[in-house]
Amino acid sequence: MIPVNEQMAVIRRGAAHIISEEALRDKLARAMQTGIPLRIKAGFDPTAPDLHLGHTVLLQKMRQFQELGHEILFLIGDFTGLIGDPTGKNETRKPLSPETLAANAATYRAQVFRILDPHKTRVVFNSEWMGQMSAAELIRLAARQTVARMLERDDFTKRYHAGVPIAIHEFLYPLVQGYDSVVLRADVELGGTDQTFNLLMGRELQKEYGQEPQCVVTLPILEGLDGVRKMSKSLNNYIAIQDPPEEIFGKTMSISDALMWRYYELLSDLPLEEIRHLQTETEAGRFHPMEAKKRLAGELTTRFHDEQAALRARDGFEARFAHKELPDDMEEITLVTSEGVLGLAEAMRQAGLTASNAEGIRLIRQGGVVVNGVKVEDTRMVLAPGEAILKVGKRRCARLILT
RNA sequence: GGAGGGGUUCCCAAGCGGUCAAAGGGAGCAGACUGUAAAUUUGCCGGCUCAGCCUUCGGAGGUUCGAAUCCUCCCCCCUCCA
Repeated sequence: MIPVNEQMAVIRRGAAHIISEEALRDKLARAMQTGIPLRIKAGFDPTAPDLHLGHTVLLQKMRQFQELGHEILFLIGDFTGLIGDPTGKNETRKPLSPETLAANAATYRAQVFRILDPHKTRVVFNSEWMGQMSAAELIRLAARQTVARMLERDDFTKRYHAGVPIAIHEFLYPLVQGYDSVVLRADVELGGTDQTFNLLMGRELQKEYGQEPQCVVTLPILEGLDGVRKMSKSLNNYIAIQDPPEEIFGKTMSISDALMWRYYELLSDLPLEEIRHLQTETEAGRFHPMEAKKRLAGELTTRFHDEQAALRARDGFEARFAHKELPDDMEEITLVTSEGVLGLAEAMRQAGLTASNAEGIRLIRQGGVVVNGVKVEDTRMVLAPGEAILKVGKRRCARLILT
């Protein structure tokens, strides 16, 4: 293990808050003396097995703890997931079946180990202990906190004042999550800043159960591609770690220049000073922002694929968007004409390039459809049997075979 | 149990008998421009056999020539009182 100060420096990078630094330092020092690694806990929702960059902010931090020699407890909240979580904005989630949960958990593992070291990670499910808990025990647990205290949680406060419903069992969430820390005897719990309340609850419950409270390390919430809302699958503003190289590269290129620095800060492995330098140079006009963004896109693509793939993605991106070339591996779709013709709008819809004929017509009207290199002017254009290269907007295209 | 306020197109949010497929904002998409799927700007943004027609405004009925707008019942949410 490296010295406490150096460990602290690693932990501090990118962290939003550490509660508290002194306590963490003490724990680290003790771990060094005794040779017993700290138990680092982080919980994950079992409903979204599609991990994206937002998750990786946390996962990278877990990885760092692993590299510092500590033990990672990767908790899958399958018990809480089983109840179903009606969070604020989203409508009530359907409770997941045990089969679905098991499948999700398997997917999780597969994805998570692209970042974490499987040999240094213990995957645990809170159903292991929560499933055994009796109603009486749950009531005793619930008796340890007050409603007023619960309403202090930012999310609850806002919803309460906005008149948005809060279901009673939502109060159980922080309690169960905190209790998990008790069961796991966690030394540190990691989570997004939106989890602060729940993480602190773990401390309180541990004290109640006569344990030394865990330290809390929160990490910033990553904004999605729109730069406004948090990255999430349901908002469709995410880059999944399983996205193909071109997608990771392209989606990264689509973020705004301003957001790029935020991504650098939270996602890049570059030393902070270098990022600062890159930013200063860019803002001074000595370094091209597009180059800076391509660098970031390349780094992220490399992380989840490899350097070759990243280079290919970059070349493809440049060919396609800078030189406006058509990709060479277009999807080939066979459609059937009726009486020797097929309406263009209809063909686009059938090929899955548009959602409806109306959308197709709209796109033609806006000049966004190109057939065999010629911009289409006529909304009622028809295609004859044969081959047609279709370009719809900047990104959608296909090779149609009409029979 | 009582009183009051709400449920509108992906999200937020106007509308309160015809001029409403429904203001505005966000998200999304397209064109121009460009440094890219940046920024900016213009336009689009329910569906269809598209100068017309059809289906939407929590649900089911009803009044009316005509309803998102009025009435009845039902479902759901919020606040206050008990």
